[in-house]
Amino acid sequence: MDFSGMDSPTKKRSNNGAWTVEEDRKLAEAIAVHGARRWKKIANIAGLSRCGKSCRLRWLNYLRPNIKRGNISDQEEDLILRLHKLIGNRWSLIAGRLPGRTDNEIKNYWNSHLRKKIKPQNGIRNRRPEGLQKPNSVARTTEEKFDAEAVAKDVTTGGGEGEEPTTSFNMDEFYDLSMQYRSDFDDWLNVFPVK
DNA sequence: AATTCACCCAACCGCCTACAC
DNA sequence: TGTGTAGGCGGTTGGGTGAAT
Repeated sequence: MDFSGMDSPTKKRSNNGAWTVEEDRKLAEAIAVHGARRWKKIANIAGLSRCGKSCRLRWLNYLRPNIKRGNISDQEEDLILRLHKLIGNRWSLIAGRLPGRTDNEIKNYWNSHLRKKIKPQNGIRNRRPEGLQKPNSVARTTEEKFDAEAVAKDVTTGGGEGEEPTTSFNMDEFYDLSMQYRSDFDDWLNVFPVK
């Protein structure tokens, strides 16, 4: 049975390995034509022996327009620390407040740089605050959104510890990042021109 | 120069939720 | 309403690379 291009329960990590320039180009072309959705279809159209998930990850973490790589500033680091203190390991939410940064990059940065800086308090590490106990991704229910809003306001006002406010906060913006990179799509197409 | 170690980061895994049928 | 599938997320792994010995 051929499990290429789909999620196989027996799939090994080394199935595909690092993406090649050619694979990136095929994926970029397929997304340019069909949009960044229906990833399984994109994988098939592009003729890639990758699963949809893998294509999505590659796009979000590497190929997407306006990706910033490396050189995380002091301000960004401070915001990561502050957000993590309040909402825990919710990398996608944290990434949403850092334009151009991906959840994977922030997660890696945390694990390799910031975790060392944080001393465990009361023997508890990375514990989610009350109201944000759900382990999976963004808050989706009204209640969760309300709690997340309270947390985000806390962050932007310095966490109530006498710190200076950092940024203004807009709840809709916090959740709606869908248009974030749209304006640079044409520039990006020049990197991976459609045939 | 060769080997070992530590770190970084891209990619994969498994779980969960949303959605279509 | 129940079921299957796709998408999204955090956790984890393993290869590459540079520093230390």
